[in-house]
Amino acid sequence: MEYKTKQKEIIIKILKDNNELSMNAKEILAKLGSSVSKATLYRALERLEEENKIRRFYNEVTSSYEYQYLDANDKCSSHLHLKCNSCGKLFHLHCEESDSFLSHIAHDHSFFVSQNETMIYGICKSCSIVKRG
Amino acid sequence: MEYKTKQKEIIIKILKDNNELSMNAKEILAKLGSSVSKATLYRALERLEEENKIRRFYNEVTSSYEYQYLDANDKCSSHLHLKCNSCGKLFHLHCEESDSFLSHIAHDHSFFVSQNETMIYGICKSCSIVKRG
DNA sequence: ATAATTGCAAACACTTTGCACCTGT
DNA sequence: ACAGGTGCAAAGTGTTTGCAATTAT
Repeated sequence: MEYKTKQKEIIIKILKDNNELSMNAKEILAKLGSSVSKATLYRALERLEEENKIRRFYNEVTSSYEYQYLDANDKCSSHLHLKCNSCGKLFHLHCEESDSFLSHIAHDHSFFVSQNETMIYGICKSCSIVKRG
Repeated sequence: MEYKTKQKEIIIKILKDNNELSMNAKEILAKLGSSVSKATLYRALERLEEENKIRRFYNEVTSSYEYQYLDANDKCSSHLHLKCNSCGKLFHLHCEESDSFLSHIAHDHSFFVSQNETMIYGICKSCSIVKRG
């Protein structure tokens, strides 16, 4: 049976409050201050991933795993996500075009995409504006 | 100026010969036998990536970087790739649907996908058949 | 001759783990 | 009481680096 502890509550709150972001352990730790240790954080994240409350993926830009809060209501497991390489923001892609693209890959290329394991990298609108000046 | 050494030649040959695969350093090292050291391999891979002869991406399944030979004729930088989570095979996606999906993301979501940094994970045809029995 | 490359071992960064102590039920 | 959780420090993993020796030009 799982115990409810204040460490776990703080961790899930931070992830929830920042669900438009995805953060690596260091960043989460910074937000945690000294209330939770590194070991506990990693163990909690592992657990949360097993419970499908968060998703872990490796970000090559930061050379670390990042953790994304999965909103159950938003059905994050069944759509693709866009991750901005510049600001780190995460965008949820629910649209017909995405669905039809994936069925095209399934039908015509016989490849079955795992949306949960795929992350589309690039540059978001505001970052592209900043870059242009 | 860059010197031509037998170590580099062996490394690029192995990558070329296995271009339908992507391998991590350990796997490449295994194929190299004792002819090239780990340090030299990593340095060569870094260099080859700068020269756009190979592409590096992190594979979460093996928790390591994998290296993909980029066929210059195939213009790998300008199309998406599909990576099978089961057999590790890599598929090149050149099709209209991919292009129109990416322009949809650019126009309607104002997000500019970096094809070079994105990998689409899933299960390929033959692996899905095996799985079903 | 000399600039580039190599191999070794040590250093690194991030993540995971063993263990004694603490906390929730 | 005791199963589960925590924090520390140590270990683990893949990757990178400093340096002296070696090789290509």
